[in-house]
Amino acid sequence: MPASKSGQTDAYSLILDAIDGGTFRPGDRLVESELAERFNVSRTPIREALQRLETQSLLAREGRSLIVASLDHNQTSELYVVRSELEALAARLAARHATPEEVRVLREMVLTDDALVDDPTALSRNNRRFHRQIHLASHNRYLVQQLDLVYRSMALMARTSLAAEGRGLIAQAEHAKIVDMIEARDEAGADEALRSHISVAFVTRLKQEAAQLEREG
Amino acid sequence: MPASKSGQTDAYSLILDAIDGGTFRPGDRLVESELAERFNVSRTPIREALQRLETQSLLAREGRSLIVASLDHNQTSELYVVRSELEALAARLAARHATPEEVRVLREMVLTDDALVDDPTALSRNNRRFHRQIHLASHNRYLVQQLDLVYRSMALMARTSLAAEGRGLIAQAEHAKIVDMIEARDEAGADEALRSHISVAFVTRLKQEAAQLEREG
DNA sequence: CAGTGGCGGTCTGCATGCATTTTCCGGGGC
DNA sequence: GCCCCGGAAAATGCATGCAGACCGCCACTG
Repeated sequence: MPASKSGQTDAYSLILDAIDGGTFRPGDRLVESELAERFNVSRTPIREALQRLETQSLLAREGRSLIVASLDHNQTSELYVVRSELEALAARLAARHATPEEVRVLREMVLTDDALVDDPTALSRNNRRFHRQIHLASHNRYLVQQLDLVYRSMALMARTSLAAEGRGLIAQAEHAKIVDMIEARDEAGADEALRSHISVAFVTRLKQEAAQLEREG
Repeated sequence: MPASKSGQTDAYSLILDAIDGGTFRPGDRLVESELAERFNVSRTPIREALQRLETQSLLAREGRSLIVASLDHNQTSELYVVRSELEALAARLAARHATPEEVRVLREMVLTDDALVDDPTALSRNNRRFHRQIHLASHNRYLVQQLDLVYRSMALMARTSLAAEGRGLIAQAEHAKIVDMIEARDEAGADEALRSHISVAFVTRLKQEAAQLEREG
């Protein structure tokens, strides 16, 4: 029987979401026939999806089969270096090119988040939206594309509880500062504000990793 | 009959090379059955290859079928902005992390090219190798991957005779300067040298585009 | 004469069968 | 007790059949 219902998204998105949502964890082996059964399609679309994900380095080959890629500590650092640079560029370009309407949307996102400091899940989702809005405000399609890739790879990093205590409030202040700089058309300031924001996020992640290692042994 | 001989590379590389080599030009429509026949495989591997290329934005959808993506002037500019930033980052990291052996390889590449100033094709090939060597010397796998993507997209830019007259010699000097900076561990200097190198290359391309537009009417 | 409806061809997308290869497991030998 | 080898099961990779959608063309009608 064909794929059945209507709201059916394609296999690619399904697998991507499963990785993103933690259903498939780094190191897991993905077997075509299993996925085909799970998502109720034939192996063909699954194969295509897997190859696309492999192209983006979200999956890696181990022997002949595919596993969810994982990032060791070094790769995580490398990823943050690149992310930092690209996000800073996006901020700089946003300060130069954002329309007043885009700035206003950013501003409102920050205000909305003020009401959510106690809801880590919602904050995390909004955080991603906030950053994406900055990317778009750069008006550089290539940059947006590259940053998409970065964010996807970030899903592979060792999973950490997404909001360390207190991070919410601090991040809020950082976000507000970023919007200020963009609104003021201060390119260097926006660049710096974003770099420092990412840096704090990286430090937070490292601390969480360290704590996790301790728990595990 | 199966794919026949031995030296057979996969469909993905075949199509990629064809785009890179100009056999398929931006705007060309790629029909699965045609490609299957041309490369003497079935439609399945072709389909997979096409989807992978689409994921990298080397192909775009037009209605239901796939065409080779093309970059308008704006996109070209956007691409150069990102490229500039990433290459500069690579140079900075190379200045920090390159091993003496890697520096030596870079140095030798520049010297070798001195003998080739009259062979644009060879120069162009070596140019790409030179830059890739810098990327690798950054010792940042993510950066290497992102830059790979950038270089692939560059194949989509309006085709220009790859070496404008005189560009060979100038580029040689620029390359030498870059290596100097990396060898001296001067991160800011390497960053700046690479930015300026890319900038000159971009200017050259713009001039060629302008000349071409004039020729065409 | 113009507009519309139907019809054929073509291409994409998915399913499935088949061959090849790898991997895993067990038994036997050293 | 450990290692090596052989066979079976499973998983990948490719080919091909089939259904559905879209495009263009032509005829038919108002």
